[in-house]
Amino acid sequence: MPELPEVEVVRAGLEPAVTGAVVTSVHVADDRALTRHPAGAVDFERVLTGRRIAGAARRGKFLWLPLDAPSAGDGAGGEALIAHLGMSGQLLLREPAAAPDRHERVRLTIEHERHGELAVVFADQRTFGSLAIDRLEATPDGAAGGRGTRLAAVPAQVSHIARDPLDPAFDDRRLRLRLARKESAIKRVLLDQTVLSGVGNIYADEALWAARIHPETLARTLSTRAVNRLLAEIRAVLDKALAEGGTSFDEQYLNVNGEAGYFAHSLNAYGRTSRPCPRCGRPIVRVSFMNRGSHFCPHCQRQR
DNA sequence: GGAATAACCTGGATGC
DNA sequence: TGCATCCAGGTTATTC
Repeated sequence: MPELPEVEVVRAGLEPAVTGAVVTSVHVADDRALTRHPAGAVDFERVLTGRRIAGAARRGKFLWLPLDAPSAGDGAGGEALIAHLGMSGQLLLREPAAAPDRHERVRLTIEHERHGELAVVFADQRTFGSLAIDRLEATPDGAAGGRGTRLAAVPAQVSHIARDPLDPAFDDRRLRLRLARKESAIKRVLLDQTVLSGVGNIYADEALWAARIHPETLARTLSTRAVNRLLAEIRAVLDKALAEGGTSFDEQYLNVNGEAGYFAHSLNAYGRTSRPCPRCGRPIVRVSFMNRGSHFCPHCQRQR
């Protein structure tokens, strides 16, 4: 399931291949991959074809490729190709003549002056992911929009997404203030991308386990020390997962070269139902929470 | 306005 | 073997 580390691995893989490249053709095989682009496939193909890609940026789980203004001078500009991988989306680099990937939804052909011609394939089994062309908006704090860009701008569809905890402009104090006002369970808050971004079900369970916090603890009841510990553990688990190439289950997540990450072997709580807690040896339990599984150690993570 | 919930979607696993 | 059901979960619209 692509969360921050997986999306960052994809971004870093795309960056050298696409920066400076020109989109020479676009083929949309499945309109469902454009749910974030209401103008439809014909418009998507028309707007994107001929544009030069300026880089690869990311905030939380959102990825975008800023586009240079079109040379035709039609007035458009300050746009980006945005991508959200959903649960099973993949962005893959392929040879131009490569056969279509399984669940391939969109294929861009790009021409790079050093790398030559390449295909960028968007494949997605569960079709929760989506691509779109969107305009860039200035960031309210004037800082760079996210990892991989110096521009103080983000796509409009990403503007409501909070910065992620690995972003140098992330405001720890602001997070503490928001948590202090939240009546919801801390896990629900961690999954709210408008509070902090990039954390999904896997890393929420892992960070809460590491910080010894029960997932249903009310956010406002956490002490400053507990919030600081949780934030440190969130950063640690994201950093470690990033270093190990992300978490892959059933090939739902692969990097741009189609390779799996290794962090699934380092999980302490997520997906370890009934197996011993690595800290105390008692069994990890799984409960249904927010229509998804929540894994924790009832001994180490006691509800207060 | 904040919080909670349902719906979207596909394919693998499981049970019968 | 074949069919039905369950499960996985990020985002967003809807409801309370």
